[in-house]
Amino acid sequence: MKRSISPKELAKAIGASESSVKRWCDNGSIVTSYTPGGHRKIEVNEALQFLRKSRYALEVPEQLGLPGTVGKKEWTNDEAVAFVFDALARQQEETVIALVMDLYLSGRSLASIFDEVLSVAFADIGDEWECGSLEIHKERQACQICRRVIDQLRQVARVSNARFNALGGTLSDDYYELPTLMIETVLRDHGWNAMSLGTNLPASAFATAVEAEKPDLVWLSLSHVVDRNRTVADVNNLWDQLDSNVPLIVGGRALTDELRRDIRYTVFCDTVGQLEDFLQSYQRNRAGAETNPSLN
Amino acid sequence: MKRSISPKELAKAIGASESSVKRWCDNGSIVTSYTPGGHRKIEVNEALQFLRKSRYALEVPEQLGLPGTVGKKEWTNDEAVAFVFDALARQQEETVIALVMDLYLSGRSLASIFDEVLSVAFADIGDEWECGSLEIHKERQACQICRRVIDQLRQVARVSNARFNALGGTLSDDYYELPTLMIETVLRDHGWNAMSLGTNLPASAFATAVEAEKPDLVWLSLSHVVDRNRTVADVNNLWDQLDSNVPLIVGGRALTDELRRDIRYTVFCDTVGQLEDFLQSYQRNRAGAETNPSLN
DNA sequence: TCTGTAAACGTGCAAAACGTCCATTTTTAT
DNA sequence: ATAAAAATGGACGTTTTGCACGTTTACAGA
Repeated sequence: MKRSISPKELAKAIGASESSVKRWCDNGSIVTSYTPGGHRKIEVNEALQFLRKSRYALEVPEQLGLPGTVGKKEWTNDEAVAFVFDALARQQEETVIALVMDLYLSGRSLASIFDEVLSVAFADIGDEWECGSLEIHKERQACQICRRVIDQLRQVARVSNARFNALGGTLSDDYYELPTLMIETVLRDHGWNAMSLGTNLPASAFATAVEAEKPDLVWLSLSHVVDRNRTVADVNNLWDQLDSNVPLIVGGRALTDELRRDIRYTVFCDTVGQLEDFLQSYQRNRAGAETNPSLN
Repeated sequence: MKRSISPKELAKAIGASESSVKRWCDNGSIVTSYTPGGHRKIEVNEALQFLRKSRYALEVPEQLGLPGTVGKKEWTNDEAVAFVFDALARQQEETVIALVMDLYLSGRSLASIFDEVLSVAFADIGDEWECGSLEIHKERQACQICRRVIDQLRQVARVSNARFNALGGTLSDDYYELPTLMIETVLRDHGWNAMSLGTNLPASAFATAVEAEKPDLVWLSLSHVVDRNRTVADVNNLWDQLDSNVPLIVGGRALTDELRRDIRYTVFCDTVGQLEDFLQSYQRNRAGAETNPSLN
């Protein structure tokens, strides 16, 4: 994927005139950088951000290095889920990426794409496998594809001036990587410098990581719990280790009500949408606290 | 940290042409010093000053102000490994990608990049962890970065008209994903429609996958063997299941000589370079067989 | 010290981007 | 429905940029 483009190229990509693109650059609608000679350079990410806000569609996605089918259709959730399910089942990675980009460029939040489309379609794949109508290797291939789709969004949605650090992952014996990748991506989209430590990470590793990196936020994704007591102990030890102003976010389908009662955490998230809600209120509070320190 | 850079290096860092940078040096936009022979030397400080004035986006920030010299004409393996190791240890993903892309664009094969640079640097990270001088979470983060680097190469190296299918992965209890991803990427680079099934895949899943997809090639990456007897049985069962003209490629650091004696396979690969050699001879033979079917 | 190679130099030129102005279309408000 | 306001797209003379190419400098190994 190209890194930056000229106004003319973006104009061609979205079917607008060069004049308009230049005007949008000048009035701040498109974040632009300049050469010393005054030529505009538009980073592809910024072009996509602009597309999300504007009413324009991506008519020639190839100009930005995206699959040629991006931007051709509007989707309801049900349609999108069915479409992604089908593409996942047939290992059509490009198709999935094109659709997900469609959703992203139409202005949907990453969280809603994850919660309402990608996770649902992937869960449907899992269901089909469990009821025997889909072989396991198809489910695995679908997982690989989802991982790459999330990575693609991670690239596209990155913001530059990350101020706070976050880290997280899954605990021992939990190998489900998609949820933690989604969390990482949403955090980055919200301006955090988030880094997943991956799956199956022993609690001791979390402890040293927190010790060394001093993150401003920690997340734990719990999709599969083998040893209930150990998990409870791990989470609570981590909680004890964290400063009181460092939120510990937990979530995942392994977090039963019963398990929730025994562990300590700052927020529980059933979905990345809830994570997004928390991030918004958290950042509001944090901004307030910073500008009005006396209120503490 | 290097103190000064050449116009070409700055050009690369900001995504402009060398000519333009030289012109900017000459018209005073960039404060420049000169060698006795008249070659321009740009102090990193001055480059940054210039960037502020020009509002030029720094497309490859790592080219300024990091140890080593991205943008130099040619990398020795040792230099590249040291550079990547350092970037991995500091979680500088962009830096790793910049260097790896450099190598790829300079014409090196994916296999040599994997074997001689990325694998070595990552193995060094692992060594540092094992000897206690690097925390485990750093190793995990490095793994995530390597995964994304490989995925990036996978995107760049993809070919359109894949004629043959390949699938592979790791067996149960083996969670090392990087080797199988590298194999997948190299296969795709050689025109195969290769799809990794991921890690920790039960042998039965391989069996059904082979049954359903009828691949033209199968690979197994063995980095970690828990149950030796089961592994031997798994590999041999897979071998028995495959048609005689479907190669079974095995490799990985868990494949001891002693283990190799007990399993059946078409080729053993210590490195992806060997895989590449095999692919070349295989494709030659296959082409010969197809144009001269009577020779079968 | 000599020599070969890779990198940097300068120059010239064609293509691309700039700014500006204005006619036309679309949206908003009365 | 109509007029005012705002946004769009094209035209055009000027400036900037990127590339090609032959020459010169830097550097490393004999």
